Amino acid sequence: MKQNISKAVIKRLPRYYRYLGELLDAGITRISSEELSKIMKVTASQIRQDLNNFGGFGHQGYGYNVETLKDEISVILGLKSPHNLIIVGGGNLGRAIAGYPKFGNRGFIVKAIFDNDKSVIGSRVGDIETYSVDLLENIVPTLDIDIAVLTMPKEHAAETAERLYKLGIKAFWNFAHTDLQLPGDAFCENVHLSDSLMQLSYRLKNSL
Amino acid sequence: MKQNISKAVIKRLPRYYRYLGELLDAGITRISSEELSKIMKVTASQIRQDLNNFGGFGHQGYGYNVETLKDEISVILGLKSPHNLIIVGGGNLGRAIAGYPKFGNRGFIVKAIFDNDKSVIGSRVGDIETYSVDLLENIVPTLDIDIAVLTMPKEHAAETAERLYKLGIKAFWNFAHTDLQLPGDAFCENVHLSDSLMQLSYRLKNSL
DNA sequence: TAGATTGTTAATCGATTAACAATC
DNA sequence: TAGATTGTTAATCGATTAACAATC
Repeated sequence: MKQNISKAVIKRLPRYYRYLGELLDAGITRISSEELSKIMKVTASQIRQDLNNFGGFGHQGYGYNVETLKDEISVILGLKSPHNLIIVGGGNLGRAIAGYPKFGNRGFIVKAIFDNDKSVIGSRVGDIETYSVDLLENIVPTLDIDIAVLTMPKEHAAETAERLYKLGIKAFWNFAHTDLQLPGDAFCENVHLSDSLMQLSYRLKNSL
Repeated sequence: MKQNISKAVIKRLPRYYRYLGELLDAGITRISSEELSKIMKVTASQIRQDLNNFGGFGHQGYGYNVETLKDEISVILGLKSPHNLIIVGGGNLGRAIAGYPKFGNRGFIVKAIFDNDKSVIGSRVGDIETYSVDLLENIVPTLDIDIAVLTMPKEHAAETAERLYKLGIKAFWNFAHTDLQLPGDAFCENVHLSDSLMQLSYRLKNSL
């Protein structure tokens, strides 16, 4: 397996995973890069190039076994073992994520929600409890947390990320509208919803 | 203004807009591409190239006026006039978006929520009402809607998008976990949350 | 004016696509 | 075997960075 897989390739992997799941559900057991390229509207060349960053999963003259390929991609994406998450920011968005059943199915387990608002502390989403953010240092070390979901207002994001980093959390899923500066061994996936909405606005304006 | 602005450039515009807003709040009135590049961790060259797709907003020997530049970008992004949205899918995510005050401040006005679940029909988020999705054809034409936010389960996304397209909606903000096939004059910005989470999982796995 | 900094052209880098020998 | 399709190298395309003349 090559080093330095480009970010563009990683970004496409979940999409392959999704389409392969749909093919599998539809009872399709094998597929060529050519057929898949038509369904996914990318080039067959790109599919083969992307996959061969990780190994030769195909068979000449046959194509790819759908189930095997999906499984290989799930290994690559680290979906084989579960991940424990906490959500910091118990507002609407945080609670929406906490209550999203699909994540649980894929092995992303929300262990706790934290907030600083007394009106939500103590409430639950399903069986996930909401704690005071003051208790981060007490509770997080007991939960074996991999990933912190940041859904608090941007003003608190940097400080909270730093506290969580000190508790050993290296992976941040950041919904706060700010770019975090993290130490070199930590990393962050940003979901800036308003950036996405503005891109849509741009396209709307320029489509007339 | 050039034609065919690349998608990579458009994607960066909201980030420029955000940083310029922060600079303005901090009382900074002018900035050079060099200074901005240090703050944003991109190259000065890229900033100048990006902006010059839309016009010469800078002044030699001076740099850029922060307020003017922010304003120009808001024009480019189409943020000067308000946009009316509907949300189809009144679950946690849809209600989180409906209740997010920042969008309203930027001129994105949620006019109505639609759902097919009787237990949420009739409820409100702030003063936004939730209607039966059966009433789309009756209500949407009365609201001058620009953008439809799709937060329903993926099974209903394609059919709903088609109904909305027939009602004249061309812009879709899609949170459903599927890729929509839309007519050529319609377009869609996807927010696939689980794709983003899987990328984080990949990085976690490969960071050890 | 002299210094600073843009706008823009040219050079480089990286990602995508095409082509085809290898091989199932 | 013959046909199909991969894995991989080479060619192309597009995006980023560097350089510098123009000019405020």
